[in-house]
Amino acid sequence: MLNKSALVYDDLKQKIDQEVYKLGTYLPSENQLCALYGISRETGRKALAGLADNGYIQKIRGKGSLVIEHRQYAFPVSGIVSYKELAHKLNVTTTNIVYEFEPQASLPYGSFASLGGEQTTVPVTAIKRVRVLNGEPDIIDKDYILKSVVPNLPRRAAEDSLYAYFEQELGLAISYATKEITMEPATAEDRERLHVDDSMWIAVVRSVTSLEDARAFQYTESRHRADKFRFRDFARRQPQPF
Amino acid sequence: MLNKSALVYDDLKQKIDQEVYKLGTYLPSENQLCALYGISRETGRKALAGLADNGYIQKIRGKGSLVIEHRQYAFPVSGIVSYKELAHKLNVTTTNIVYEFEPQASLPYGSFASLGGEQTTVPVTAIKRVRVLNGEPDIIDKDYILKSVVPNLPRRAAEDSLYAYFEQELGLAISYATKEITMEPATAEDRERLHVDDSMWIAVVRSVTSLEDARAFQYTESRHRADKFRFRDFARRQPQPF
DNA sequence: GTTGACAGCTTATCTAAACAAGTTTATTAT
DNA sequence: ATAATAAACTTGTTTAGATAAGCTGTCAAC
Repeated sequence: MLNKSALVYDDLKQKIDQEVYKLGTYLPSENQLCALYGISRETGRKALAGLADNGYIQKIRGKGSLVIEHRQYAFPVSGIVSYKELAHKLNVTTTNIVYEFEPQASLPYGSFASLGGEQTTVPVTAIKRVRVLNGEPDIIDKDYILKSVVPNLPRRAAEDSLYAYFEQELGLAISYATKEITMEPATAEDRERLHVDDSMWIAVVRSVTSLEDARAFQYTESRHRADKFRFRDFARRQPQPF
Repeated sequence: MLNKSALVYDDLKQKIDQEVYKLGTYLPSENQLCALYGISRETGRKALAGLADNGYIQKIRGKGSLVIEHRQYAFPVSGIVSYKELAHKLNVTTTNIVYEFEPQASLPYGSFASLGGEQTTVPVTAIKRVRVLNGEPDIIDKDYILKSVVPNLPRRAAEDSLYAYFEQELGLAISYATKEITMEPATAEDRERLHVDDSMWIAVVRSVTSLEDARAFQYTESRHRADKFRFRDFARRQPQPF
């Protein structure tokens, strides 16, 4: 069960998505939210802060919480959202082909904590998958999952959804990820699996995912056909010190 | 002048960067922060929430605020940070060549508010610049600034820093931006200005920047040589409803 | 008509306090 | 020695209240 501010957040978000609160209009004032939901002002403010963080509203002092244009995250890179969740959200038919599954692989430790120096390796389960969107192979996903966290990863978890398996079956609490996007020329593996020629570039998303207790447990390399790649983001400006 | 929680945030961030609080160690507890800074617990918690949002710490219930690896934002795409701020932060020598400056241009209104339909245009100041890093032209920036917000934009502002001009000279409060990254083949203009051949792809970052009162006022198209492009991000997982 | 002061709304910040829940350490009972 | 218990820490959530500051309309004075 979620807490009150999260419940209010979800309710307001849903009402914004369903245009109960339309673009360009103001949400009920903070005092009205207190009355509406039977909560204190600070609880409501936390819900509003979340909406502002995620680009749903802009808070304007003296006026209220203005509903602004919220761009749906585009497929398939965004925050930490699993492929299956996104496919569901965007109503796209997808397939998921596991073409390599190695339960006894190893990876340099530096991939997880780039502290350099130590050249030791860690045991991982290695998975390679091709994501097929509307009949076309668009993405190669290479996942390496620490065996110290997930000792026996069943192949069916890779064929369905890794995140669902981690969270729902193992009860792991996935918390945050660092991510880097670069562009690289296509490799032989890219050309074979994504059916492109060597003039195509590849958008490479490398990420390290961590749990609630800050243990990094998954390293992912996601390789996208450049012509199908799209990334959307919402960012707020931080006050600059100097 | 900033508020108390922002001051505490800045102080803690600085101490993390300077390794007063080292990676893998815990910050002082919330109660200790109250005593250290003479603040209430909620005020300290706001500072900590900011650090957690930006990937400096991971809060672990029952234990404390753990300092985690914080990846410095890579040049040159990230949150809303101006080119000059980033160059300063990363200690890179850069040049900035304005090769087009048109104070009386116009842009389809849809570029700012993609509500479709209306085919009217809005008057803007149009600027095209090439960013030169270490002697090599790497980025083309095309900026379109609404004349209804900034009527007379001086050319020197484009040659120095648009953001510094907006914020420090005009007193505009820049608040948030939506951003989209795609990959596209190089155009003739790309090839000429960035000195690449037609096998090179271009990372295109299109963004709309808005003020504190939610007025969108700037549309930017930033075109990066694919081989020089790098984007880093930190994201927290949101609880998934379904 | 224009201006200025004001009241009544809004959000922003901060405080103090209470209780819940997870972690660690010390103590106690077996 | 071992195991269960309790105490003392930690963060998480919520409440109620105070003060500050921005926006808007009203109303009186000019």
